[in-house]
Amino acid sequence: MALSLDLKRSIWQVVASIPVGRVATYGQIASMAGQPGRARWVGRLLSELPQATTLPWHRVVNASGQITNPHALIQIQRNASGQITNPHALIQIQRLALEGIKVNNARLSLKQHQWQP
DNA sequence: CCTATGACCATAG
DNA sequence: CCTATGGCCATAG
Repeated sequence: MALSLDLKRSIWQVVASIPVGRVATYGQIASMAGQPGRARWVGRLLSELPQATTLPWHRVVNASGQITNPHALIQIQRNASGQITNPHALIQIQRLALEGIKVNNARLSLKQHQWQP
């Protein structure tokens, strides 16, 4: 079944409504958008977001509370002068930290932070 | 049509 | 905690 723009919009809407300081899982978002079983598709949709998006994609993790966004897992690299070579390193972890969510080894506590409407 | 590939998930050991 | 397994489902070739 081809996926319409409407279905994409319903996913985006749910992601946009995750409160600050809370997180949601891929499967949770799919279900809340009325599309249970499409967790993988949620991940792909987020991977296609423009870099300048205002959508809080950093509040989405997998069912184990782990960050699986490869861009967020890039290690910080520095040149000989000590300057960061890769500005995109650890974006997701940094944004979550700003919202008061601790991440250790790419893992956070769903028990404490999962969004439960 | 078939296979391969994911920012996934639940379960079993 | 970890790995392995089978299922999931849209897309790409």
